[in-house]
Amino acid sequence: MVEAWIESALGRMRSATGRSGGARRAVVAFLGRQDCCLSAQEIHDGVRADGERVGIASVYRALESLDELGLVQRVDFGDGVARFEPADPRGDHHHHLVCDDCGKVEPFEDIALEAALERVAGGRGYEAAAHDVVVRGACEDCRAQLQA
Amino acid sequence: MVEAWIESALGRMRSATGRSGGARRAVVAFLGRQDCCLSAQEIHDGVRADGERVGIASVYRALESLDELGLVQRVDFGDGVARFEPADPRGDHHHHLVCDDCGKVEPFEDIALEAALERVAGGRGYEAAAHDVVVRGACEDCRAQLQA
DNA sequence: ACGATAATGATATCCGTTCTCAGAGACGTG
DNA sequence: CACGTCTCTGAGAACGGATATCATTATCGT
Ligand SMILES: [Zn+2]
Ligand SMILES: [Zn+2]
Ligand SMILES: [Zn+2]
Ligand SMILES: [Zn+2]
Repeated sequence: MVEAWIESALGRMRSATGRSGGARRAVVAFLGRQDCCLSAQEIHDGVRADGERVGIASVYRALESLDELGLVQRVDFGDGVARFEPADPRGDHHHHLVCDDCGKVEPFEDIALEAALERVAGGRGYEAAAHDVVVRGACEDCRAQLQA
Repeated sequence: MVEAWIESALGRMRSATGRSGGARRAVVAFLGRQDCCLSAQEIHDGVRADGERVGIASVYRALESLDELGLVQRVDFGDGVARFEPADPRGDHHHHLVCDDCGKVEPFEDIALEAALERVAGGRGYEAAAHDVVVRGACEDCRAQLQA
């Protein structure tokens, strides 16, 4: 299914403009192997670690295109750094718990949360609305460490 | 109750450092009259519209202190601009619906949403965790306009 | 009023992101 | 394969919100 996302992303980007390019391919190939969010900087580093010489501007451009096509999910933790993760076109997604202390990021899914958000959006006339959810606090490990 | 927040904020800021200053007072006085979020720039403009000569740096400093004391809620819509609104120390709060089209911001409250978030955080060991929620989409007005 | 020290404001700096533009690369055609 | 066209690419400049710096001002206990 990693392969499926990569194939789908490459195909849809090509049909969007009729062209393909090395930078896009490199970003897609790297992102397809990730399952949670990374910053543009981290993606740039990862792509270069794969041996590709890609400019940071092209990373941002690729991410922008992928976002417009719904192939990538933009995530914002409020720290001034945008993060990106591959998105399931069917709408399956997760949200994030972030430890204020150690910075650890944990994904989670919750059906009741999704239902509540859908009900709120629909009730206000915002059909098919997107949503961002971030839960912040001290994780179990950090709390245990503080007590010791 | 607007007065109550202003009084409480001024008192707690003073006891935090033993000093009071004009810039802080001006920011608190202005913020106390708001009921939803504004950017630091907008707060700066509002304070100056009140006739106070306050530097933007002092606005950021006041907001930082207020945030640390839990007197202000930081809100992030992912557009690279932090917003701030007065926060109820008892924990009462709302979240936001943002129209992607016209930029309108509507606050909302939802008990089921809060319950779901609390359950998720508790289940993962994140006690007393904070959370950010933003719902984005086209508002009713904008959808109607697009059809016409 | 005085001295110690925190607060203030103008400005410089930082840093993530976007813009610019010349050159390289991809694709259709012959 | 050679050519022309048009997109993509990458280096660096530009941008903008937020933060740091530092000389000056204001506050408060004495
Ligand atoms: Zn994730
Ligand atoms: Zn969701
Ligand atoms: Zn609000
Ligand atoms: Zn809430």
